[in-house]
Amino acid sequence: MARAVQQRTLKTRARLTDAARQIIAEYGYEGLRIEEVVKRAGVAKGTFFAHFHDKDALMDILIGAEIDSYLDRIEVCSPPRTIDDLLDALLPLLEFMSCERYVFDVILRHSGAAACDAIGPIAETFARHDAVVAEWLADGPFRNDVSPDLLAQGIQAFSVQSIALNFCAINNTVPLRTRLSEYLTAWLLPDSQSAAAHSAARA
Amino acid sequence: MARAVQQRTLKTRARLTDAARQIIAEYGYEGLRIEEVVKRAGVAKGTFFAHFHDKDALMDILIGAEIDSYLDRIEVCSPPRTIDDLLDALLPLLEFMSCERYVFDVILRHSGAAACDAIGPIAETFARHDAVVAEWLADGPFRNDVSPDLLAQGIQAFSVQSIALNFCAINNTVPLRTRLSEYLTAWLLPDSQSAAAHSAARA
DNA sequence: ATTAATAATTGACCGGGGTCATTTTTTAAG
DNA sequence: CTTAAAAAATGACCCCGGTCAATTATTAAT
Repeated sequence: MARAVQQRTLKTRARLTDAARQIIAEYGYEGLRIEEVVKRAGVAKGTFFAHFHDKDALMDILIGAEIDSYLDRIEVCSPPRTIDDLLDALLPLLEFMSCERYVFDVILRHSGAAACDAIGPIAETFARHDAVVAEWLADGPFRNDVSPDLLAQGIQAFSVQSIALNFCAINNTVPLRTRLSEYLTAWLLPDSQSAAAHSAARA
Repeated sequence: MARAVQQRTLKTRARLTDAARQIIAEYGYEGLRIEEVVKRAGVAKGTFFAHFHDKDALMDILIGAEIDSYLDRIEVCSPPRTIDDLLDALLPLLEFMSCERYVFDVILRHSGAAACDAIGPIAETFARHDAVVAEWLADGPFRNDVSPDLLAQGIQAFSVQSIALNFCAINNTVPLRTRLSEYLTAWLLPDSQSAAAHSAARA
């Protein structure tokens, strides 16, 4: 029969994640060293790897939790009626995702291209993001010739693309919001766009 | 005055990249170790880092060259008239990009989110991809309410998204081509879409 | 040729992630 | 209690990317 989880286990795990969060607050995600984590937690190095498969797994958990807290705030918004509303809702999350290059890399690695057998925390947040956005888009003022879920997936694709381009020195003259706005208008309002473009061409 | 590049330099560099290509042929990109590269090239470890900034820079060059060879073939295609034509042209490249998780990770790191100060080989290929596809889409049978370049960028975003999702065990029941086809139909043919693609995807 | 300046190479060394045989602690059974 | 099995923790060790002061090779000028 399987034994219950020991109190000790939970305590050690908590000490490790607490230490990690503390280090991140001081040095950023990029600056985290496992040796420093175990030192502050007062355990041996091997103990860390008994609790987390590797460094990435810890990052997955910590960054996933952070993304979740942004999604909590996004979830309670009323469905956006315009692209600008949508951007207002999503941008805080996207800014966190691009707070550090390392963070964005970790997110990319875990978002869909998850090496792990089971789905991890960050991958979960992507699914949740899809669900929240798809809910918004059902019966909204945007195109409805394709499923809301497909639209939500497209929003994710364009969000990631926008962040990636903005990390590049050559492309980051355009603010994230502006770039994403252009993508989302073309994606969510293909009709109104042509009208706008046409009238612009006429003028 | 700046001195000319020594013959020795070119020779050493060639020996290093040759060794690297050989190792990749045997063990894959993931299996490449710098120690093995320098051993086969018959030079010291430090020499490698005098020629390449780091391991990623070598990968950037090798993978970038590979992508370029796919683009060479893509470039000579006649502009696609249908989504299927487009997929036929692009899929070989996308399959290379997803041949190894590690390769896809390297590509993502270098595509736009380039840490490097200057633009690297892989980032160049992304720009080239954009240019080729934008050229195709100008005056094509697809939507023309937005610029061809924006359409090309969207194709890239959806390509990356499709590959990422396909690496995830949970999502890879849908073939890459099928998934991308759905995205591209919605992106490039927002009008015709409504009835056709939706019922097709369900079937 | 000699020499001074520059370029290329070397390999011992370091940092930090990850492993694993061994030891210590906890738990359940007699 | 005692004890045997399971769980948790330990830290010396390995792997491998990356560094750098010292050495060797090349070039240009006299």
